[in-house]
Amino acid sequence: MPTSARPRRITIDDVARSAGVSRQTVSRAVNDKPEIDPATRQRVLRVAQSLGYRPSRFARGMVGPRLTTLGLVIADVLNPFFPEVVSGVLAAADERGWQVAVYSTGSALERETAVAETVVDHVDACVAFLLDPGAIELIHRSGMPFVLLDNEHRPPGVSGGRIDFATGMRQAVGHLVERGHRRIAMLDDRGRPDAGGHGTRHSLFLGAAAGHGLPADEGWVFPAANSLEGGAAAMDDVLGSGFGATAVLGYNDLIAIGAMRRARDRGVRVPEDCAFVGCDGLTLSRLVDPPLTTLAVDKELLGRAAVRQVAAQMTGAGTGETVIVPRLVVRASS
Amino acid sequence: MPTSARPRRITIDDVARSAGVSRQTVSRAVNDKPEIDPATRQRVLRVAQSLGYRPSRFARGMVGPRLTTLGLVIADVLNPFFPEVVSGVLAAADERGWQVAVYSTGSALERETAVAETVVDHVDACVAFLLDPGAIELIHRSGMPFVLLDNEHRPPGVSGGRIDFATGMRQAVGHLVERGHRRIAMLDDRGRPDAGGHGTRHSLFLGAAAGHGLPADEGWVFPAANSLEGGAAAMDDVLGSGFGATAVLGYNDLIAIGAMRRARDRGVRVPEDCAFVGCDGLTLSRLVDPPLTTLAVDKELLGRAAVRQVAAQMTGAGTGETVIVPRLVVRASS
DNA sequence: CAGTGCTCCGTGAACGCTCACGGGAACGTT
DNA sequence: AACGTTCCCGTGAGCGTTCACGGAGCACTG
Repeated sequence: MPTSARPRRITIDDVARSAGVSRQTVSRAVNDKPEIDPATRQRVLRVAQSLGYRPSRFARGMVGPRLTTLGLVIADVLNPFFPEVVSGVLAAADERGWQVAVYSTGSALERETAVAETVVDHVDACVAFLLDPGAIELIHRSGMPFVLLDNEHRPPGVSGGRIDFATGMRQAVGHLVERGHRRIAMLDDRGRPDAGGHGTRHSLFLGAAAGHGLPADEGWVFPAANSLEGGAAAMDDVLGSGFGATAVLGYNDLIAIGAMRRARDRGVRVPEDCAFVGCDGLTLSRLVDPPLTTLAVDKELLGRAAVRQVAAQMTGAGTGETVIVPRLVVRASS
Repeated sequence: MPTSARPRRITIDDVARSAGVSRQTVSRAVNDKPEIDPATRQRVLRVAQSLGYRPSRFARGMVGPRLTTLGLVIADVLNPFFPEVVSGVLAAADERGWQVAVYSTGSALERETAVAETVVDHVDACVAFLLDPGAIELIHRSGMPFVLLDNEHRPPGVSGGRIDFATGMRQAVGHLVERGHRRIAMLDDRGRPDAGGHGTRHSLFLGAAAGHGLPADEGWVFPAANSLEGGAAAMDDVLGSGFGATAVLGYNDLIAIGAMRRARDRGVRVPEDCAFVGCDGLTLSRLVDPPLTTLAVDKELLGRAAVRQVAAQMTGAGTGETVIVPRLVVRASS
């Protein structure tokens, strides 16, 4: 029967006092240590329960072996690309007894700095999909183990994981050319600040097209928001531009699927009138109609590899880079 | 030039000593406090950086305002149902300045206890999809704020969030009956330990069918593993059973979609020969062919509501229950 | 010149817990 | 009877940080 609300935390000493024993005995009871009388243990446990005692994570962490928390920064859980990465990270972290705190920037570039600031003093290591150089620098400077994913402009000294879309684009474009296509539109993600820069899918596409003897230039690239709707809108642009595309290559599956659906809605036959190819190899791409040809990447592996690299940095190893090679999966859309 | 590797952590005192100032001054420099000379701040910061100093989260948490970490336990990130819930939880937690640690049981009942044990002493509050009574009891007994989601067998004293499938099933079955269907097969999730129990979709389906004058019994229910493949396999059972279903209702969209695809592959026309209805209203359900009729539930809201309840418990409020009513979205599959 | 204010910095204490150690009681052993 | 063991339990110290206080130095005022 408490007389009034008190905000003060209930400590191990409160329990000790109330049970008529010492701190240490309470600790023994709570932590299942052997050197304690079973009867005492029960009594102490009962008192602890009735007082609502919960040991402080922080005080525990101060003394015992510290729990490491891995921060995972993604753009958006709702983007089906990320859950698979998360799955890999979760599994690999679990194997090491780590905890994973997930942060989402909501695909908003301007939020990245804020998220980075939070991450910096709430976790021990970080795996992140980040684009803003300021945010990246912030985490890097904090000195914590850090792996940056899917970013071609990685500052020196930070580890990374990337997907070899140079090889991938060659495969994809080669496949399309083989099928007789000569005019290929690429739907680029307009949200990325590095649009068109070196190593991006955008420039890699142009390079691969040129490599196959196609007169590709910037006019072949159409910007799209990174979503189904974005792909659909971009498809309207392609169709309205008079470009005369017989094939469309999406920055990712989401954009490609959005575009493909819009095309069909507008009476375009797939793949007879226009073929579609995506990137990422989402489960989703297999389920749509027609099933989408795509550059499949092992996203779970990407996550696992990132954790592995973080672990390496913790043991003093230097920085490194993991490269994942996509695999072209040909389906009915092309 | 360090002489040898030493595992000891670099503390604020190391920095203080090395910079020739006191702890407090280092603290001021690191935390951007005003009462410090800018020149001193720079010098201290430089020393800290060169020593690789990183403040201890635990020591900080001990004294300052404590960061609260919310544990979120889900069955599987790869199941597209969960990312939307996660999204809601992340957003609501962020508004409160909380951190979210995600745990996945991998849909393995036997792992739930282990996860619960971890959760209990690594987080301050918990939102969970859990089925094993032992795991649930473990978390409940720890005394931390706790919200259990999507479980009809919630122990007294724990808050919960559930979906009103009683209403939902009435809508879904009503819709099917209206379309003239008289033999409806239900594909139940065989993975749940409460299969067929009170309040489950299974029994709710039978009740709704009876309510619409259908002679439904256990023979109308076919068990399925909770996945696309599980739905497909169950569809084989339905087709081979001679049950003569003209409509199939899935435990969720995943199962329904798997079944629908298998049916089409075997020459069944949808919806002419057989109609399909799912539950959950995944984004995916809109994308498949034909688009799936489904009982849409606001999963993001479910997550937000759960966090709200956790917050309420923290301020001393009692336990409660959130109920989310699904909405029937009719599409081309029925 | 004493008094007042401001800027910058250092010292003790406290946060809540576990570890290492030591001690008393009860029992058995020589 | 003296000693060694085992079983419980308590005491001091320390983990790394921030907060509340106090004090030194300097400039500016009356």
